[in-house]
Amino acid sequence: MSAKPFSSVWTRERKGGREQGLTRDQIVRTAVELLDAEGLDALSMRRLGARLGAGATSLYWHVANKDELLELVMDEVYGMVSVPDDAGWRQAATAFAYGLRGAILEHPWSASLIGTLPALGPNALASADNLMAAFAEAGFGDMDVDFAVAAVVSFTLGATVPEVAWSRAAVEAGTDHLEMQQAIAPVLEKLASERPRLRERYQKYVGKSFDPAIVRRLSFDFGLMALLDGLGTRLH
Amino acid sequence: MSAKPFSSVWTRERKGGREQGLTRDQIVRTAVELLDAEGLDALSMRRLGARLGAGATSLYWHVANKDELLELVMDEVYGMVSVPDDAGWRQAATAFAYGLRGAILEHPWSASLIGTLPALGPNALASADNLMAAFAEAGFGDMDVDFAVAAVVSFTLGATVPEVAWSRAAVEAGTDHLEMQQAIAPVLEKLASERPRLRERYQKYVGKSFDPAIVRRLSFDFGLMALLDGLGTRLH
DNA sequence: GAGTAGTATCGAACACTGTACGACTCAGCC
DNA sequence: GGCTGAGTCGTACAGTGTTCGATACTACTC
Repeated sequence: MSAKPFSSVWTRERKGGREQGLTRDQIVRTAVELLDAEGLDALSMRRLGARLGAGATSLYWHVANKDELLELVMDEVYGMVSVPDDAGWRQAATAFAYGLRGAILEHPWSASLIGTLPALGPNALASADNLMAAFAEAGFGDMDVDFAVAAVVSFTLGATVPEVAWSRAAVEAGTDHLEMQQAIAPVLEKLASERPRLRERYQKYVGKSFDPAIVRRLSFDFGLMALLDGLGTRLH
Repeated sequence: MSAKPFSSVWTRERKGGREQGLTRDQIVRTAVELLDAEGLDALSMRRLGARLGAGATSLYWHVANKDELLELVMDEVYGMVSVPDDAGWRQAATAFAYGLRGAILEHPWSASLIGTLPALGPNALASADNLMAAFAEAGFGDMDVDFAVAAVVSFTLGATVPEVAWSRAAVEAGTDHLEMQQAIAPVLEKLASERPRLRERYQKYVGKSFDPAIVRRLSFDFGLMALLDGLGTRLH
């Protein structure tokens, strides 16, 4: 039984010191750079240290372990989404959803971390708070504010995270989406005898050269609008 | 530039052979057992081999690499959700959503994999196909079927994946949710001066000893019903 | 100025990881 | 008997996160 209470960067008291040389902020910034440039697998303490001109183990003075570092970089992503004030709940939610989606797509490594680390950094909390303010203002009930915001966040994450998995696979393979379609075709063919509908739907796309990025965006918009409509009916 | 085309267990031709001794199915089954028992970090090729009474490198005959193994176990999770036939689109979607949520919650390690691997295993495709059938039958338009199904999947994943991150943190810490609330309190207090609403909302929960699992389920149901309502208005 | 406490950095070492490679056994077939 | 391919495995390599103790440098007290 591992009985260490519950620990996160955010629940620890931060070490206050001279703040010269290496800085936690600087470490986090450089980590984000490294992640953006080379992806999640490329982030090791040794490589990050090297990029900072420091030894790997020096980082452990500023950060308890790698998980804490990841919590920090993750909150950096949440910090990139902004919610407009005084704009109405629908517009606030739309801006938030597109903002979060954009932030994750721009930093694809973040998709792999969402299922791993709970999000309770200041930026994540601030965004949620802003969105809740808009919903409360609009007249949503006490519990409904929490639930509605959770629904918007859920849909956005759930739409974006697997999207990243796909586009990363494509990028790593270095193939464009047409080659990818061809690579996937045999997989579908194998199932086609039992599931004719699957092949049928697939061939709807295969001829035309739709840009899958655009299709995904359409799909995102469709789902988001539907969700917001459904939330709207709960306003009264 | 890494120019290897695009590869996945599902796009490779499977090695056909004698199928004695170790089996791919057996490997996958045992991997799921190990994951369920000890979590994602505990799954190493060496440990999995040991549990099978085999050498670690023997596994590489049946599986190209660890990622492929993870694709296989992931599809096993998708295989646990069933969609009823002839039940109406709403009921089908609800059953699917609760089924997928249940499967992920029962196998929490799967949450960490969703953002990493694209889901194109037979089980994942079959579930999606079933759901699309129900939506098509109900009269959703051509593109709308795809979009609506994607929305339901998105919401379900997005609601469940972060949920797992929370409950895992609680389990690993070995603390119940009351202790967890106390651990988080100082984090909120630090932001409270700038964000009074945050503290206020938090204190709504802190007194009563709500079971967070029940609250999350309520939240899930609220969001799902709202989304389905919104989709319903697009039927005509 | 000397001494000391705390901040910060680092090298070496430990126990692991995924996996490439080559050697090996063994069943089935000519 | 000889051959082929399936299947298994030990060894080795390059890398990982993290612990520990030694070391430096700064700021402050006596």
